[in-house]
Parts: sequence; structure tokens; C-alpha cells
Amino acid sequence: MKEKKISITKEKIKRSAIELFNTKETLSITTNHIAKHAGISSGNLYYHYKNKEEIIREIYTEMSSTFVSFNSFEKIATSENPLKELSLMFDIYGELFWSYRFLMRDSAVLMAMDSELKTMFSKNQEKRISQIDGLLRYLISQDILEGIPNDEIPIRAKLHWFISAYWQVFTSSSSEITKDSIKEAKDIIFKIHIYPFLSDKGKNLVNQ
Amino acid sequence: MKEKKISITKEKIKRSAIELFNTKETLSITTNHIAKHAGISSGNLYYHYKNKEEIIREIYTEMSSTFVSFNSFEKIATSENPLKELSLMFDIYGELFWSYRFLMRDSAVLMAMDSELKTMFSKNQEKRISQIDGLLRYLISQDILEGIPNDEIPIRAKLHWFISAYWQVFTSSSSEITKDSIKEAKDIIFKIHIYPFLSDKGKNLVNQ
DNA sequence: TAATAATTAGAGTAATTACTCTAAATTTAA
DNA sequence: TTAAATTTAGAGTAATTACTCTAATTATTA
Repeated sequence: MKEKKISITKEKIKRSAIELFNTKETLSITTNHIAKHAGISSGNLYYHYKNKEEIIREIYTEMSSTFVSFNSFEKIATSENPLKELSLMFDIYGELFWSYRFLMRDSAVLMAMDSELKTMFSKNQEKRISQIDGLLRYLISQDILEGIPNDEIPIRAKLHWFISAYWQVFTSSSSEITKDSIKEAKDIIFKIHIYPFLSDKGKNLVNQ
Repeated sequence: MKEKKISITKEKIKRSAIELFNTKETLSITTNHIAKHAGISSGNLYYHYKNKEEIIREIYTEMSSTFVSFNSFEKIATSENPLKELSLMFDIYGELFWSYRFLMRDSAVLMAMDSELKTMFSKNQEKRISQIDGLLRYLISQDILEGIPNDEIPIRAKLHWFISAYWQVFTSSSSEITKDSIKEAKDIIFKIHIYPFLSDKGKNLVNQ
């Protein structure tokens, strides 16, 4: 079993990159900036990372696996109050999206610059959408949601993901991303896309 | 009254840019590519345009004013069947979005590279959203739509715009933009966000 | 301790590409 | 027809920035 040694420097590079990307214009940040901010030389940065894209991809992978670790259909399915559980899960995602907000905000830009990242993103996206699809079906099967035509489920799943993932792209076109703008995406999904389809049982769960 | 003389070369540059941006990766297209495709020299291109961004901004302005020329609240408000009129208008927008699809697809990238374009885009966006807001209120006032809480109108207007303008960003993250993917955005707005709120009167209008 | 391996600095390179400059060609005006 | 203005070509520049290379330092191991 090969042990991956965690290099402190490598970690420092990643953290610096996240902080700079989050707080400045992603496009304006060069590898030299990242190295400087990490307090190391440019050559050293390239000793740890093959190139700039690799840094970003590693950050994406980090966020992605954190996401997956919090993401559990079982937890929702076994909960007494699946809707509340879902809401909590959204709050955790919100924190995550905030920590890695440049990835959400500039996803389009980053994908345009790195096709490998685009592939990763796109694959991940498909998984999330089919997960949402399954979740909607589950909530309907449990008579928590009602009145959603079966043939609308796929497009609704797509739409939910679209809002979760792209609302920050939209927001950042006219203002800064804030924790509130992240919460806004959750609100849209719940208030506009879930609550109107609550069964009586579902309504009770929400009011609990 | 100063007459703007239309330069054939300038026009040729614009058309070439649109075609290249639409059909290739926007980021990969250089001014040299555009000049070559237009059959002129690079120096000539810069005689007509101050810089690359100016070309893109001019294309954006062109699309924007075409949009506005088709965009008429009056036409909807005076129509016997406002919903059908709205649907027709969406089809025209769809054509427009197709012709300038790189602007929709890569809006985030382009804005990241040109803050002036971002400002234009953002101002335009605000106008569209308040227009949609007004339209929703009108349809409600005419008892065509019902059941939409008043305090939800602003966020729904935002959401409608978001879907119209950003669905192509989402689509292009996993596949090519097609006329179908543009139509999909319309379908989502109508099927998911309008039809469920149709009054009996509204339903009749749709079935006409 | 000596030898080897891993890490680091930082100067320097290489490639890209937006944009400039000048002189020539063409068009317009007088 | 000649002078002036506009348009064009294309070679060349300038600036940026991702990335390389080498030599030195530090850590590890035998």
C-alpha cells in the first residue's frame, strides 16, 4: 500500500490558490502570484504541480469529494423527516460553495481554459442530476410530493442542478457572491420548486 | 445630423468574428484569425476596431438592439392572446440566441475578459428582469395567471431571465448548443413556470 | 558521517498574441 | 489632373506569463 505523503508546501500552494481565486478575479491570478502568496518561489511551485490547471483540478477534486462525503441518499431515505434532512444537506453544500466559490462563479471560464476540468465537471454534473432525479422519485413514492408529472422529472432534476450550480454565475454577473446569494439558490429550489408540490404529509414534515 | 457611413470591411470583420466565435471555441479565436477569415490584414482590422473587445462589444450591441426591436410589452398587452404572443416572441428570441450563440454560451468568459462588456450586460439584464416582472404582474392582473404570491414575483422574474440567458451556459458544459437546447429553455419556462399557474381563462388561451 | 534523495530558489526562456507603425495603394475631392 | 484623405498590407514590437533549468540547500538513510 503506497502512502501518499502530504507535502506542506503543496498544501500551502493549494490554500493560497483558493484564497486568491476566491477573493480576486480568477483570471488575473498568475502562478507567480500564487507562489508569492504562498511564500515560495515559482520554480518550487512547478516542482509540486505540473501546471496551473493541475492546481485548479486538484482544488476541484477536493471540493468534489467533500461534496460526495456529505451527499447521502441513504441519510435522506432513512430520515424520519427527509425534507428537513435535505434542507440541512443544502446548508452544508452552501458552506462548501462558499469556501470554493471561485469554482462556482467562474466555472465557465475555467472549463473554457481546461478541457480536462470540463470533462470532470461534466461527468460530475451528470451524476448529480441523476441523483436529484432519484431523490424526486423517492419523495413522490413516499407521498411527500405530489402532482409532478412523471415525464417532467428528468427536466426538473436538470433544472434543480442548474439552479444550484449556476446561480452564482448569474449572480456574479451583476454583483459579488455572498452567503446570501448562495442561500437564494436554495430558497428558489425549495420555495418555487418543492413547496408547491407538497402533499399534506409533506406539508406536515415542513412544519415540524 | 452626422451620417454613420457603413464600412464594408468593418462589417466583414464583424460577420467573420460572429461566425468564428459561433463555430469554434471563442477563446481560441485571435484577431489574426478574424482578419484572415475576413480576407484582410491584421493592421486593417485594427484600423477599423480599436481592439478585440470593441468587436465583441459591437456584436453584443447589435444583438441587444435586435432583441429590443422585437421586444414589446405593448404587443403582448394589446394582443387578444397574450400567451400566444409571448410564445411567438420567445421563438424569435430563440432565433436570435442561435445567431449569436457564442454570446450566450460564453457570456461568463467574455465578461471576465472585458469589464465594460460586463457592465453593458449587467445593465441590460436588469432591464430584462424588470420587464419580466411587469409582464408577470400584467398576466396576473388579467386573470390569466393565478396562485403566484405577490412577494414571489421578483424572484420568479429573476429566475425566468436566468433560465433564458444561462441555460446555454449550462448546456455547453456537457454538449453543443443546438436549436433544441435553446427551445428547451423556452419549454422550461412555459411548462414548469407558467402553465401550472394558468387560470381557466389562461388555459383557454393556451388551447386556442 | 557520508552518500543519496528530496526540496527549494530564482534567473531565464519560449511562445503567444494583441496591437503598432510605416509605406503603399486606392478613393475622393478640388 | 493633382492633391488630400482614406484604406490597406504586413512586418515588426511589446508585454505577458506559463514554465524550465541549474545550482544550492535541506532532509533522509545507510
